[in-house]
Amino acid sequence: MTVTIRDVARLAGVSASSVCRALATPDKVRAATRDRVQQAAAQLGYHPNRVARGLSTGRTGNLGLVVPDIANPFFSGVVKAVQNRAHECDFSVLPADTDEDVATEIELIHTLTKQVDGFLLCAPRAGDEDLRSVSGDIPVVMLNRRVGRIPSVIFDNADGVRQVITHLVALRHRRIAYVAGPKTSWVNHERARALRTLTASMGLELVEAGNVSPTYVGGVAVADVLLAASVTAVIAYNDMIALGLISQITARGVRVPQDISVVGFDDIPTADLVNPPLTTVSQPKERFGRTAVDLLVDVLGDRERPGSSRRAAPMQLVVRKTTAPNPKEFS
Amino acid sequence: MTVTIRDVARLAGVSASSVCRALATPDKVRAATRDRVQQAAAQLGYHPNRVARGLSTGRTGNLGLVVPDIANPFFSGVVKAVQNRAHECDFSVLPADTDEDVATEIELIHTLTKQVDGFLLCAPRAGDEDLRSVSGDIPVVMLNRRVGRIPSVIFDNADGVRQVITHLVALRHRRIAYVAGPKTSWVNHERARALRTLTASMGLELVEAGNVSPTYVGGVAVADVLLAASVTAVIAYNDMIALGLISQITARGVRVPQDISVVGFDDIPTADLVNPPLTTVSQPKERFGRTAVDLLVDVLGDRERPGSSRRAAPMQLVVRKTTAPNPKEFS
DNA sequence: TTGTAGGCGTTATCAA
DNA sequence: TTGATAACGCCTACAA
Repeated sequence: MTVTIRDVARLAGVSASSVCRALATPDKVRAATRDRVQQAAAQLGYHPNRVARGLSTGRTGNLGLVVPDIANPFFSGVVKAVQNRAHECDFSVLPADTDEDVATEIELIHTLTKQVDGFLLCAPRAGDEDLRSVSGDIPVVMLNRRVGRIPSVIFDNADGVRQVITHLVALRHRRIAYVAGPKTSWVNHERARALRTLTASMGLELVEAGNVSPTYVGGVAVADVLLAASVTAVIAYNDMIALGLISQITARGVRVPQDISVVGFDDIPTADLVNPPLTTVSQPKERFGRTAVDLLVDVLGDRERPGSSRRAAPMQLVVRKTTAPNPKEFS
Repeated sequence: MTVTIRDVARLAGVSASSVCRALATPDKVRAATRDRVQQAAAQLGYHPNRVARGLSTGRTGNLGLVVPDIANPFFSGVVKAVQNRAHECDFSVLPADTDEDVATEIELIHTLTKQVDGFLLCAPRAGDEDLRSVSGDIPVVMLNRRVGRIPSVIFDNADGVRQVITHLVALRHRRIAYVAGPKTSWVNHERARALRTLTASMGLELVEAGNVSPTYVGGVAVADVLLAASVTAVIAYNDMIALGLISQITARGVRVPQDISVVGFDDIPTADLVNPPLTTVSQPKERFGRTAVDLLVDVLGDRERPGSSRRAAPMQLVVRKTTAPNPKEFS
């Protein structure tokens, strides 16, 4: 049925171990043997069974990547970036979608644990304890979140918030709302905190609304609250909320961005095309993903000869594009 | 380090095989033993090693899902649907993104082959021969494409095209363009063929443009050709092309949809929000994904007792929503 | 009902 | 340089 190392061995007239060597370490075997083996392997269409190899070596060549929602353009972008980089490092990526659910998050990690060498975790919801526990069993790199001493790659949310505020202030906004995303989201906390600190220090008024679900519907739901708060600008936890918001605000007869400006984090490919215009704040997913992979690969390497420990360089959050009344390009 | 079946056996004071039974077939073991084992397992936090199990049983409990672009909303929708259904059938899903590249497609399939029980393949580009070969090694279900006698789940493209044309004709369009997607796309061929047949039989004029890449840029690139063709309606291979098209057409001072109607297949979550309006044709991804999983699971089951062979019921393509001048809801 | 033994495909160790 | 042999963790006859 399926061709094994022994089939190749038989055809090449050598032992299984020689086949193994001829394929893995061609220089540790006589040239003639190597050729015979390689030809036999090719002829039979032999592919080493990675599962069996994993059992024997303890290394699978796979990286697990856990994201809350693979249909969210931000995360699918991360998946792409991770795959590209992982491939360059000779790793395969097994992406897993937790559907924003903590329970499946943990479950998925367990079923995947023995099939990967390490995890890249976008787990904004899971409890610190769970994550620490996972990190004890298997190498883990956290994305966009800090938990204890677990290696992580994060955006510089404070700086991103600063850029947004600078932008809005330049447009003469003084009373600004923040629509909070999921209460348990780490990034949400960071952004809210940064906003509070910054607006306070600049003498701006900050109105906090939410928490709402990070969806179009969430944005629709919070619109009336915002209109009643008489702010001139709104910063939304993400683009989807911002879109719902704009839709509902407009339906109420309020003009965007003349009467009220809307800014959303993350980026949906077509968000720019929306009318009325949405100011989008985007994160450099490509570099984000690459860095995360590099860090995890480092950690895996260090495991061989333990002792060293690394820390990720924090990343810039970049306001990439704006369609606000007074367009301005940040980077 | 990692807790194995033997650790549990020791703690429970039984043999490894009893642990195995107590966990897999609790009824084939004495109640007392079962309890002792289960408690020991819980206490140690034992999780069976799926890799080892796979080696022994030949079944991994994983389904491979290959898609050309996980960032494309159509495919991420399929991934979601597949995961939901697979989970109900006690399977995990390993999604793989081929980046629209035939070579990685094949490569990915090989590295995944021993880690899954079967494949769900969205491989619009790969050659028939490659796919047949894969299908010989391991159970395969093709999505949105027919290759020989490989089980497959497809949309009824002809019917979908009929709905679109009916819609446009009701709006008095007589001269209609089709913007073809990738030349090697099976679905593209099907749609073009259906369009030719149908328009001919209805006495409509069909202008074919393209092929273009299935992206925003592809749409921009083809706009001038269409304007020169003096059609009143355009059907695009997908939403991304349609968006680029609208953008460029509008930039040329032509109004959408007053001067020209644009229809796009697939659906991007925010496509409805675009202005000028885009008529979207959406496919029922949820049911699509579910059906594919069911079919593959069937095939896997039949493998045990081979002999039977199944065929997927073709699926309806549904025009779900339109923002055209004379809105009309199909379903 | 339970335990023992063998095997799944590979790699690593150790002799030869 | 090569070939037995053991081990990875689990499952399943088969025997007790």
